[in-house]
Amino acid sequence: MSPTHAPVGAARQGSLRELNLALVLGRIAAADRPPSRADLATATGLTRATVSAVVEDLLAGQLVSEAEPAPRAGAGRPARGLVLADQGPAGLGLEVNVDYLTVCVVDLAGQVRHRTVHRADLRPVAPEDALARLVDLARQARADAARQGLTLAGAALAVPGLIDDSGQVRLAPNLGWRDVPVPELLSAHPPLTDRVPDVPALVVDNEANLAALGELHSRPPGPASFLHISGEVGIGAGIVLDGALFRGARGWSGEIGHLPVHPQGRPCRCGGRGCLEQYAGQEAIVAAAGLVRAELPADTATARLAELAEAGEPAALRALNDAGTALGVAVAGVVNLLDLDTVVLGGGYAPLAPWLCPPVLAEIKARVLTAAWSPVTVRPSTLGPEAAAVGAAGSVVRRIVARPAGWLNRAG
Amino acid sequence: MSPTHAPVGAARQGSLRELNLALVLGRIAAADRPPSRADLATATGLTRATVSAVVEDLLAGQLVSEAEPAPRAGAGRPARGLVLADQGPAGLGLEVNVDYLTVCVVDLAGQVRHRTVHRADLRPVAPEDALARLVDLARQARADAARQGLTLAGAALAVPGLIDDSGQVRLAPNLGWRDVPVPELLSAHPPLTDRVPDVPALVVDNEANLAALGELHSRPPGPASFLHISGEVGIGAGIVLDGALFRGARGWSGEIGHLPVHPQGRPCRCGGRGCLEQYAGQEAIVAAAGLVRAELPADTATARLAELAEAGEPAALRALNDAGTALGVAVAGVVNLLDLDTVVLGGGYAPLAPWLCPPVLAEIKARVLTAAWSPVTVRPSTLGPEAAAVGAAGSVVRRIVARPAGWLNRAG
DNA sequence: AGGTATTTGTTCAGCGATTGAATTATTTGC
DNA sequence: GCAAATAATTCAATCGCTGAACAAATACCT
Repeated sequence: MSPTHAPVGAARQGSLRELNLALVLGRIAAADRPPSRADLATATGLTRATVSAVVEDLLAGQLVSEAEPAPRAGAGRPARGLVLADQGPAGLGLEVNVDYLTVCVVDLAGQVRHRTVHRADLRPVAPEDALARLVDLARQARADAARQGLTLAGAALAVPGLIDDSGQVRLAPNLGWRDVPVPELLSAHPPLTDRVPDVPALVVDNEANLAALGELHSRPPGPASFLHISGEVGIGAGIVLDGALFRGARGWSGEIGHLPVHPQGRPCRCGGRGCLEQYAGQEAIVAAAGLVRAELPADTATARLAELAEAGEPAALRALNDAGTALGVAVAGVVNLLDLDTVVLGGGYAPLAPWLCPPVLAEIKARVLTAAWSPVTVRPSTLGPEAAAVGAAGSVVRRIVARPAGWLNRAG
Repeated sequence: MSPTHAPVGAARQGSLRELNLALVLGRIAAADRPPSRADLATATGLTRATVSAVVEDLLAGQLVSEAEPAPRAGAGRPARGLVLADQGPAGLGLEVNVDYLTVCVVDLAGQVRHRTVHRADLRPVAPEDALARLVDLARQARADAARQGLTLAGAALAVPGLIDDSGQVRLAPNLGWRDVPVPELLSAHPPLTDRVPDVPALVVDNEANLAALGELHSRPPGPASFLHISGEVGIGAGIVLDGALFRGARGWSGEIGHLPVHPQGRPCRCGGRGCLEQYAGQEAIVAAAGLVRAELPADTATARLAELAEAGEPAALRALNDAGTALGVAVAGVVNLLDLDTVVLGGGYAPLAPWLCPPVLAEIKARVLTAAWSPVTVRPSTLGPEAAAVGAAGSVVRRIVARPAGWLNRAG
């Protein structure tokens, strides 16, 4: 879990510089062309003198570098464009999932500079062994990052389950984990990242949350508020509000899989009845399509479904349509409640989006009061299956961009 | 609608003072005993010198005043306690509802210093006439406030309907309003409040949202995140996350009344089927209890229901239990999605809470995955029926507390 | 009663960061 | 080759916080 925005504290002299460092760096990160110092001055309202001073700090700290000036028409001294540095701090993203481990490194600009996927069925593997393998991959990633001039400033780990404030995995049903003290187990190994003030060494978070963050920071930038749905065996949602992930009182938000869509319907392992998961979960779709899931590795089930649907197989089409309708009922409720205008289908849903989107949209049209005034977009995720790991790594670098003072003031 | 938190901009010299004014004033507002300057210094991390300077500004601006020192054991110069001023700025709260108009004035400390309720059936009244009556009441309120040394710094109007960014009422079904340009109609009258920088002259917002804000700022302070449900003819929810109202992309969040609880159930006027409103709306409960709503003024229907339930009337008890179950299905979904730990039943639900809470809690227990680890509280609102107007006025003064520089820098 | 310890609040020199104007740097257009 | 234009830097002035010394007001002790 991660703290929210700037913790409000005493504003001292140095706070000014901290704020302006973040302001200027944020502008550089958000710009679609390398801005000059003068551009930044007009954009931020600071004077050019201040911007120069701030940029000098950022350059010295390897957070930005000067790029070739964009050719400009007209007279005048040419501007020197500023871009996020491709050396300096980077984020380490980790993911443990049912049938793979992923490690990746993302730089300040959001580029994936290293990626490893290790395919294996992790269910029979003990948590500490799975984490040990992950540490191995991470160590290689760190070495590769160092070769590229990158320093790992922090790490985030995505797990498909419920994580509490301390980073302990309370329950990851599909992985078979229960009460796994991940930070403790990882601290038995030598540290994976350098110590940077204001950047936690390790954040453990829900896979759906981090995938949503990945989507949020993907290029081109999308809306600041949306619902990202990860349809795997369970169905998780990441809720992004005003450019920030909403985690709920204890970090357990997004349990969309247990929204009731048929209140007196099939019993669910959660104890309720008629939960969405029973109608739009991967197992439910596969079963409805007449496939035998046991015969398929988990990661090919959706691919197979997409093939069948592509071929026009009636059972598959019906199964997807029914799942989409159930999903639409739940999503309509969420949209009514939160007034979101964008829904992203991610994880296992992404490749099935062509068949899921229409029934989802139909339910939204029918059930959302305000849809008449402003339409709701439903689209597949642009990131691949490793969205969660990329989002995890991205969350680290976003934190540095949001609060560069910590990195700049680090020892050394 | 209102802007979100502190708009991130250039941090200039004066920003420091603005931040510290807000920091210190916020501490004074949040303290349960009048703090001394020295208390504030240790609490905020500022030096006593700075706190003194900041407090001097606040005193000069009539935002705080010195109270009798709390008797303290031990040696030392006695402290002078600081409290929010009972003179100075105040907020004007307005509400238009189906069968009444309300106007109230709330001071910085959150005390209601003036309140008028004008009972009348507003449905047959044209919007401009209803607003004209409201302006009349507001003018009296302003005069009364002035007599008490209060200056109205801004106003907020609660309307049971959908309001867009510009303050226009797009649709208020129970009032019969559609596309009513409230700010424009009100600007035809002389201004109701003084002009204060950073405080909008008039905010128009949904009644459920403002009632939730009222609950948020009621004493004693409750949790920072909760769901406030206003059960009137329609069912609206105010979502408070981390001490801030969540309004959604266009300010239309909280339409909980149209969450599906029986997806193939009764058709609803929204076009969907099986919406919560059809099972737990006031009309549905009254009908299920065997009462004829037409014979009852709207504001006595719930009172009558409570009487019958109190007397043990089986039809009333059954109706309330069924409504509570439907409400529980919807609330369980919301709690799963947002991971909230508190649900407040407000509006017409408050007096019925003794009969509604048990079935709501039962559904939550059955359906919320995480309820086993940490229980969810369901309780009635502590505010009376005018919660929305009080919340509206409170939102004005909270804004001044959060951003005192605007008030201090006002002309004059 | 008087002195001392203790806590509160204020005063003031010092300092860091921003400002605004002047200055330097570098290019285009005539 | 020179003027105009735009970019970036330099520097005195100013604003607001800090830290320490100081003044104020009370309780406790003898």
